[in-house]
Amino acid sequence: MKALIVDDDRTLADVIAFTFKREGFEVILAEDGESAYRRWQDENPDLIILDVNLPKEDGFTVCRRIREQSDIPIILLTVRSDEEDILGGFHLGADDYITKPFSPRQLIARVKAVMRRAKKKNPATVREWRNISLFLNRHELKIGDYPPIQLSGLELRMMDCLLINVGQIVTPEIIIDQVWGPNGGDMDMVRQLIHRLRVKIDRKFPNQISIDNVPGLGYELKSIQDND
Amino acid sequence: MKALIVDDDRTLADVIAFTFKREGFEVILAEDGESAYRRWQDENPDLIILDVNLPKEDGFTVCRRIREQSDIPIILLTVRSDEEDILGGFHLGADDYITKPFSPRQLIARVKAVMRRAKKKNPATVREWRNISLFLNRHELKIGDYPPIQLSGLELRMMDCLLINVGQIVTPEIIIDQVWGPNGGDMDMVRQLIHRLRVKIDRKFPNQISIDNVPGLGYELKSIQDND
DNA sequence: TATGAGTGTGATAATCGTGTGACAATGTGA
DNA sequence: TCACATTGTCACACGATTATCACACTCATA
Repeated sequence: MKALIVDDDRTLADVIAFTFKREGFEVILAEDGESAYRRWQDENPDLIILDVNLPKEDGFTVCRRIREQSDIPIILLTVRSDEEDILGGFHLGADDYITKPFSPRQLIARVKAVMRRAKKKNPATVREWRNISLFLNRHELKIGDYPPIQLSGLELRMMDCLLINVGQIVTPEIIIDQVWGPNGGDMDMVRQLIHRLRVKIDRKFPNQISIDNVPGLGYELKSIQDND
Repeated sequence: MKALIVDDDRTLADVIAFTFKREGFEVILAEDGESAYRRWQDENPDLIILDVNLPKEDGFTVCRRIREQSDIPIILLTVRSDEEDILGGFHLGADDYITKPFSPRQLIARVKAVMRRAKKKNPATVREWRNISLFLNRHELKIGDYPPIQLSGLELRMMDCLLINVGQIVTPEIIIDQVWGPNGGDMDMVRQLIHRLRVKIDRKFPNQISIDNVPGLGYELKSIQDND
């Protein structure tokens, strides 16, 4: 793991570098906006700690320029807690900010949180089809402009399974495999789960979507407007 | 303007005192931790220059004790090698640090910067979201126009954690990591801490914010006005 | 009409996650 | 030392989730 630390206060930069090294990071340093940009291109780090007040080119500009080309996690350091600055920073794509002064614990905690979030960004966290959105990370199903409803773990996976295979008939075998795993689950449970889903969804979203049964084959998710 | 200078190196203290007097400060001197604390209480200075290595009670302890009762700007003097010390100092609430050796010009520059910041009502250590303000240095939580309430160390970090990740669900793992550190903490403690926070907050601020549980996932901080 | 496989639905039990209170251990200041 | 706040540990209740069972219904077919 490589971290690029950008701060013109040499002592503070050293301190941060020390903390990062202790956590097992490889550290690259830069002291102004321009060199920060160059170092980023050359070294391809996994994380950037970026002071806002920098010579030559300020942190916001650097943040924006880098963000235009990469999803790398960026944490801003700022002395001002003016909400505008912080919000501005977020708007420019920063993943988090820390106001000086801060403790090593804080810094590391933020870094970990940001890295964790970044890692989880890759696998899709929301599955969409027509006006249906399934938020996998918060177990929520949202249809149109209706309020989202909470799904349990199994319900979520069932819904996901139906959405992935939308437009085709999903056999009980596939459902069991995707919801319960290789050697768990049962036709009875599938029926129950389907039933609970139907109740939950129809109660909240009357006449929006339906889970149809095809006798002898399996189930299929449909949008009510469907005429096919 | 009164400055309290705490250093057991008499020569250095005199040099600093001279520099401050030239800038129009009234100067008070102390040579060890205990007398520093007493002088602070008696004289009520506007700024403290505090050496870390002191007889009787070290600078960190003095810093923490004073910080518990006041927002007065504190600048720490450390030797360059103690990188841990610097961050530790920040953690204890110091506003800035200077590494020895330093020039009078440096010192004055830092002092001015710190005073400027202090005038902006101590902006460095407040986390805000909507009508919620968390004062990290005094362990206070303030919501809307209600009076602030005191939080313990763990409560503060938990609240901080929830605020940092506001809008997302925070898993117990993240909470444990941020509140207790890498290898401490327990699901039971998380539940307890959440419970204590809820009791404390709901008793003082009925119907303002809530800490919601999402079964199987974690917790999420919400403002009551939320309708999402 | 009777039969039986496939399916929908409700009731119920087992399990798990969570909230809450009580209390012990620990730290801190008087 | 004591009193007090903070923190850790445990036990238990309660509700949500999940598994299991019973039974009714549909519909093709004999």
